[in-house]
Amino acid sequence: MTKRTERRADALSKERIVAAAILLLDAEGEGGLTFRALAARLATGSGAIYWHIADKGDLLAAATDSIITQALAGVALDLDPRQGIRTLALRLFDAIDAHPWVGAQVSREPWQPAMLRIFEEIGGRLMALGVPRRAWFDAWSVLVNYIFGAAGQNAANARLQAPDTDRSAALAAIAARWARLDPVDYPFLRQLAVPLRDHDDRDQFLAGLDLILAGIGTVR
Amino acid sequence: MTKRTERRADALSKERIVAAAILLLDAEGEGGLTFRALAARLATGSGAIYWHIADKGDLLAAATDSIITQALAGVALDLDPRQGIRTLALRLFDAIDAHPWVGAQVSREPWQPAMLRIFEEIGGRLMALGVPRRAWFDAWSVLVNYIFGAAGQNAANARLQAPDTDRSAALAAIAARWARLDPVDYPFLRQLAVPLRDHDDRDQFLAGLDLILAGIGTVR
DNA sequence: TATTAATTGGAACGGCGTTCCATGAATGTC
DNA sequence: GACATTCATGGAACGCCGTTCCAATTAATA
Repeated sequence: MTKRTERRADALSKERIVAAAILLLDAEGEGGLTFRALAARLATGSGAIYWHIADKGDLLAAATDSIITQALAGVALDLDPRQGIRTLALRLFDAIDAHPWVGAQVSREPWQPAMLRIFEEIGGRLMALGVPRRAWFDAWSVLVNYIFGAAGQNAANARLQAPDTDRSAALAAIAARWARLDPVDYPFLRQLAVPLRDHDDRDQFLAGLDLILAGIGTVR
Repeated sequence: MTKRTERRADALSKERIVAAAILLLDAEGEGGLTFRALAARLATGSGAIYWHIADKGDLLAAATDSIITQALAGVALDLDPRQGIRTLALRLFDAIDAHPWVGAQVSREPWQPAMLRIFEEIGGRLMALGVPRRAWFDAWSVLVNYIFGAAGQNAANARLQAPDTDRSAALAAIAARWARLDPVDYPFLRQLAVPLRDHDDRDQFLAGLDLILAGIGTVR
């Protein structure tokens, strides 16, 4: 079973198909990935693609795995465990922000190898933090849920907007609506209008993570 | 502009269409909602449905809003603000668990009226808890992200499994795999196998929420 | 060289969301 | 009461999707 020589100059392979799929997903969004568009981009037919991948779910899983793996590749994670968790979380957040379609996919494949590595990296740092053993599962689970949940919702928000519209303008519009809410029915949300308008998604994600880490720190 | 009399004994209306859509979604999952199936169930044609709703997105949004609104209807929320947040969060978790397709939808309509009410209810309790004003936005955002993120991922996990398979058996299988991981590469996850197998999703969701509330409590 | 197995690419299938339109029932006008 | 108009219906048709099928082509093997 020796290595096969190429059949075309640019032979098809799962890797090349996945790479083309990622380009398509990034350029056109989730709806842009079709087998016809993919076949056109690869200058082949849809049947040839099916020789290398099982179905569209397989393709999306491979594309997601590729992004997640890249996002974590070659990271020299911080020595301080708390900072290490922040770095890891931020890498995932940025990766999902850059490829919003990943946000919808990650939750569909929680037991992939790349996910296992992330789970372990987080857990290892919890141990290093001195979290008591009985709290390991709770602490791990709240972190994982927050990181992927918040990153996923951030991506969903990004996907809502037309690709060319201005994010800060859209945010300002929502903030303006909140500022005009009935003060009797919505005393709190009115107060939130200004910070909503001015916030940065990354900083906000980290602020939430820090609150969770503070909560984990209270367990003794 | 008087109330129109019915044209059929069981006149179509957005409400009836949405109710039928929810039945279909619950029975068959997200893929089960098609205009043909819906038209058959309502004994009409697809064109008639489009007279009442704009498109499939509109239908899913209305169905989601209906579930969320029901989940919160007539709740006498606790007097204790911390317990109030837990009750609210658990209601949302249970609603999304009972209708997993909602999990994928909520993040697509974060500015709907039902969502605004939830946001305000959470915020009001943060104020009652005595959280300092400068921490309001951070505390609110971490709670909202966690509640919807974790509930959504729980629902995604539920959607992964064939409708008839046993949840605890699937969980035990994953736990068994974790227990067999290389102790050098995965020292933490190996330890998590047992709690993963034995955990209850609702309890775990609440444990995470409590850690976050503890973290919010550290802000003075 | 002859045979076999690995790949390719495009045609075809059934199902989807959506649009179009002919039909009919209720309402408003005289 | 007759007629025009608006509201509502339901089914046919369109274009696109994921997927399957298969004849044709190329590399590997005997």
